[in-house]
Amino acid sequence: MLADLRRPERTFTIRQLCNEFKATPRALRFYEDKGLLTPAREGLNRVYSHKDRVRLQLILRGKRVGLSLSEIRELLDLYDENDDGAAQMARSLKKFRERATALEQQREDIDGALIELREACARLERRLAEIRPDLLPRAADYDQVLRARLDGHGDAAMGK
Amino acid sequence: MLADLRRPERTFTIRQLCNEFKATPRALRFYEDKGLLTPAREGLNRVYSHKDRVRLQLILRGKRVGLSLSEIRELLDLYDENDDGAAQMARSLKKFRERATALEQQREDIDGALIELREACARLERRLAEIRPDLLPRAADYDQVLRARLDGHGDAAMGK
DNA sequence: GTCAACGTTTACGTAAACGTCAACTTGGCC
DNA sequence: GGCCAAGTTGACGTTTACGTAAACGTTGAC
Repeated sequence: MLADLRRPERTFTIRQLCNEFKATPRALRFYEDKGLLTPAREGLNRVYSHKDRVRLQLILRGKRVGLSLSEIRELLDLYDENDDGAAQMARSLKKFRERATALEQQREDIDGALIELREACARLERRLAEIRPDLLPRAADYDQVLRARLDGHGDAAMGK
Repeated sequence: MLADLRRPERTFTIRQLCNEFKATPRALRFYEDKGLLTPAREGLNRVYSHKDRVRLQLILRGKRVGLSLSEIRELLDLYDENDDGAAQMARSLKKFRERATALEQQREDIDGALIELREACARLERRLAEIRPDLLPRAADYDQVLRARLDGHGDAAMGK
């Protein structure tokens, strides 16, 4: 089976790739419309080659890390231009690093928002405890999650 | 001047607030359209009170953190309500906690993306080092970007 | 022979957060 | 009385990444 997937002459239907990567036909056609994929045709039907499959993998990876489709297409275009591939790799590396710094900034912003939200929650909890303790929603497990994050620098466990 | 800004009876034109917070009139009217701001009127012209200014600050802070306008409006509505009864406070608290868990999920997604990005970067760096070490982007540029962010944008997002 | 299940194209819908006209009114200044 | 600057209200345009029909063609099963 795996050997089958690797066989270069193997081709794929749109549905096969959709199933494999949990995408929709509409999405693949959209990527084609945007110039990110250019599958062959058998009559009207699209026929995806092994290379197309790799490109789709790259597209989805780019999406997972937050690149726009146009950014992804730029990278893929460079990949096509140079047989060398070194220039494209350098460009990709730069893009990836930029994206990483952007994501780190986003995470800092989120952390700031979480701090403020926790302060607000704490204020409300104190006042509620004074005035109407019976209305206080249970907070035990919630606080545990918070504390785990603050201490352990909660790591790994990729988001599926 | 600062004393002037703090004087509760002080009012502001749309242009003044736009200049102060680097926003556009279109944006403020849009926020009003969405129910986030409700300035008074002097004839046709909008007149922003001290409270409106505070609300605008909260709006922009929420935006910097990546909240949508509708989410911001919910928070503002809750801020307004929570002076009242204990029931309102309990509802606010619940909303805040929901918001916090959503933000934590976002952060996990970002962490996952960062892991994948760093793996991709590492692969590219290794291959590039083998093939064309001269094309390897120096970490210096990257660090400069980081430093620029830390200095220039020392933006205690949630100062409160 | 016909139904279901896939495939195709074309094309409009969506949501967010405004930008960008257009067409007007208002106030101040000279 | 003429004009500019700044305000106002619509209303349509933009971008991203598809979803959602509509209307049609092809193939295999029964």
